[in-house]
Amino acid sequence: MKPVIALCDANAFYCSCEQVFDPSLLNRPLGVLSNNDGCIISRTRELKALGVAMGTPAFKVRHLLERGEIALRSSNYPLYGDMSSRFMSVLEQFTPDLEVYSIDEAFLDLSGFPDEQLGSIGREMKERVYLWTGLPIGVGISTTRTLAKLANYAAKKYSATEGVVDLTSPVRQRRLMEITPVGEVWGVGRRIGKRLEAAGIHTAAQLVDCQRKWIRREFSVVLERTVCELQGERCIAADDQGSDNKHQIMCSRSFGKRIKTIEELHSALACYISRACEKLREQKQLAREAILFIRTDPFRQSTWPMGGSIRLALPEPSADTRPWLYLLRPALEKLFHEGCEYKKGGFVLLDLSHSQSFQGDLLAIPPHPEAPGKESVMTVLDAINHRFGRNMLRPASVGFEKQDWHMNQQLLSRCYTTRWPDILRINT
DNA sequence: TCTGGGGTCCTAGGACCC
DNA sequence: TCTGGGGTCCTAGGACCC
Repeated sequence: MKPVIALCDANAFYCSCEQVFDPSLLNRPLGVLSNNDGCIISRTRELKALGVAMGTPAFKVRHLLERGEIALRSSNYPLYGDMSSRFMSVLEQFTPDLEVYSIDEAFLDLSGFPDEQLGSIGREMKERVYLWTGLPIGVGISTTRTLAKLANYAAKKYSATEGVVDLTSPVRQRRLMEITPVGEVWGVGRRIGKRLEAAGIHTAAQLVDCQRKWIRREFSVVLERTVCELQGERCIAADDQGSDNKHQIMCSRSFGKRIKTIEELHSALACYISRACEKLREQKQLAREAILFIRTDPFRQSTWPMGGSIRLALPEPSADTRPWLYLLRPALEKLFHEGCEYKKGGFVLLDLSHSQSFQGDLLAIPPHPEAPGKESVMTVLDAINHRFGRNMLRPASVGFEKQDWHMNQQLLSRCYTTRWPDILRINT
């Protein structure tokens, strides 16, 4: 049976979510900002048309905002996360074999459907998602993930496709590759793109014609796999079922203002440690090592960028927040330099293992409190926070809610779907 | 004044072992 | 005095993705 894969993704996902609940934003140049209202990470077609690039710092478009020519929103992840799960549950009606690849896209296995139906299935997906969630999406269908990505690119780029492209036919694949710049291929980033251009490879068609051995020698096995995929051979497999556990868990943020004291740093990083460990427990994993880092503002010319990281380790794997908090203060005392203004910090958990395969210290007396079968303080803390809201209960070192190292979010929309007071009222 | 956050995979090179 | 080949594990750094 010929394998068939569809890639469905939402157009300008964060912007579309904002537009669903605020129709005054429809057909307008709209951008959604990164954390801390730093730069633009999602743009509507109208904003792109004004020449505003992805990643443009917010201050560079402030004049357009003030003149009312564009609209901006802070990123509202509770809203986007909820809209994402609605989107995915509509897609699940078409096949149970669905891999959520990111917040706004999913790969679907459509193997077994007759070729002539693929286009109409794609159109039905698009219509149903729009009808049920209000999100506009694009659908690309082909035989490998890289080709499905390419089909999806065409669905977005060429309006005549009406957002759905069936790229299972080799003839159509070839025609599209001939007019697609090599940098648009999934897996070819900026660096590799430049090197390919320098070697005279400008289109996807020229890339697919390359000798695999040559690609491997001159570039890497990673790019070789991309070429195989373009040639119709599946090399990038679906993630194994149940192995969606991460290999590292990170929590890092830019601070709302520059931090000069070790006390403020301590409070901010305690918050990140707390969040990272929560994520760890959600995944039912344990960690034995971690990295803590702080950094000054790399964009300030007047001071040399400063910072540092330190590796921390526990005697045995744990999902408890507290041991890391004990290590925080001494670690910060090593990293912190008086007189530096810190702009960002973070905490990364490494060396993760599954909590079911926990191996305690044979000689430890008494037994480890996190050993299987023990109800820990952390379980209770998570349960209370789950019921009453994040950070309702938190380590004292995190401090109180309103501290000015927290993110700037001046243009935040409401949590229309996840907070009772924010739900829209319709007056008739 | 103002420039995101969270991941993955691969490779090269060093240390060490037999 | 001369000197090999094969392997593992770890880490840092580079590249990519959304």
